[in-house]
Amino acid sequence: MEVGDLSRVAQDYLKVIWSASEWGEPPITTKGLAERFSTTRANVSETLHRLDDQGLLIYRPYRPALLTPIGRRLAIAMVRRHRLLEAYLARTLGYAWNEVHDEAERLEHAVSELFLARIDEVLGHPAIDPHGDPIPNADGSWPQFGDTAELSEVPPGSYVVLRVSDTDAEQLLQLAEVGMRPGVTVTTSGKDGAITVAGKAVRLDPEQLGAVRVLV
Amino acid sequence: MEVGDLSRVAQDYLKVIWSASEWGEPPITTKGLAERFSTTRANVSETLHRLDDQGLLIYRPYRPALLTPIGRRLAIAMVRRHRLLEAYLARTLGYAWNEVHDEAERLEHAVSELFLARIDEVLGHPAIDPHGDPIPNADGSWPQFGDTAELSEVPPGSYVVLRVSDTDAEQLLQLAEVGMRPGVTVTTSGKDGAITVAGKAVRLDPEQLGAVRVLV
DNA sequence: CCATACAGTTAAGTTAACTTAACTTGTCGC
DNA sequence: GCGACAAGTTAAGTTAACTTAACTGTATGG
Repeated sequence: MEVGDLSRVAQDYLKVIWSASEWGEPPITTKGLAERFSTTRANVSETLHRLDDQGLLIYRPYRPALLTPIGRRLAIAMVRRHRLLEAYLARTLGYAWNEVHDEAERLEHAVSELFLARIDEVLGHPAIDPHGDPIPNADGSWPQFGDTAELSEVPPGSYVVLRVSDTDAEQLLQLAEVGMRPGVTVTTSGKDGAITVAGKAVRLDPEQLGAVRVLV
Repeated sequence: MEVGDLSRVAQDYLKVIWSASEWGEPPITTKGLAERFSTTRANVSETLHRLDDQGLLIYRPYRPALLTPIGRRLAIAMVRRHRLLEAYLARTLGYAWNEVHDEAERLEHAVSELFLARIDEVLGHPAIDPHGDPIPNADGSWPQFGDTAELSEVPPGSYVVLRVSDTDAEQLLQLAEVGMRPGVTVTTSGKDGAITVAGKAVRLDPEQLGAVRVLV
């Protein structure tokens, strides 16, 4: 089974369910999926039943959905598509850091494996996307990095930003405006969200701090 | 109304119905659409009713479908998408002449207007795609060329190839193999499909000759 | 001018995906 | 330990898109 055999909706669900737990968070809820896809909880519930029937995940009412090995493999293939496309859009078509996500969400359902192979080659097999998220290899394996932690839970000190979450476009734009992007150095004071980003003093709320992962 | 508001199926129908008459051929039939989309005549019939209801075309049973002004505008927007994408794939991603069509058919439903604007700029606002088909401008107007005719209906002599039809992938590959592509010079003898392409003698059947348009 | 072949249509049924409405479950504060 | 409320589910209905089966129009050759 390949991602091309899945419906657009199935592709979206697998990617989002997998991504929700990428950094150790608890499994995404029915409500969370409904918000993510701007639909009703009822619709999510029914769709999860269908995906269970298709063997992509295990879903028992009132339990969180759990990806099967097949579901996980396909989810990671979707994540690879998304992140490779983000990298391509930023590098070759001049997309701004906060514009790549939406376009990648459109293209990830459409491009062929040939297209992916070509852009992977043009980019020189990149290991991370513009937000710092690792790009899985074609065989599902992962590039290796040091350990990371959320900026919200790290002791005061200086850190190198590795990753900025791209799930909330609004938030991403705010973070981009204060210069927060992979590679910059930030210093946390521990006091109330006051930090310096590339030398400039800024203040971030806890949610914004949680969207930034740094090397520890 | 924009192309993004249409279903994928509606986008396909408008593009194909419009394209069928691009070079003066009669309107495409129900059967023709069914073959083009690998579906049943029944399905085509029902879909045409739906598109009529949506005001995209006029459809009366046993009459050919006729695009409304709105339908035509959207059809041309889809043609622009398709051909711009073909040009982009060939020029920047090393797609072979006969590979671009299939990938463009996937992408044309997915890319945003921003994406189109960017690739149009990268390509320097091209007037033709890799098969020699004209690319409509964003406002629906057309680049100007000299008159063309099918190679099958032209008197013996030498001509410059302007366009090679891409609707049949198999045929396109055959024509590519004998060196038939936009820009080359061909000489017809009038005898039985015997012609020279860029100096080399080859023989083409009438259907193949009909797929090639030359400057007259 | 009419029988017939085939193009075209209608009808009925299916599936994925969605909605709204009504119901159930689970958990948290007291 | 229980009541209330949020989360979750089920049910019923809708729509686009598809299929198969059966029927209808139409154009053409004899």
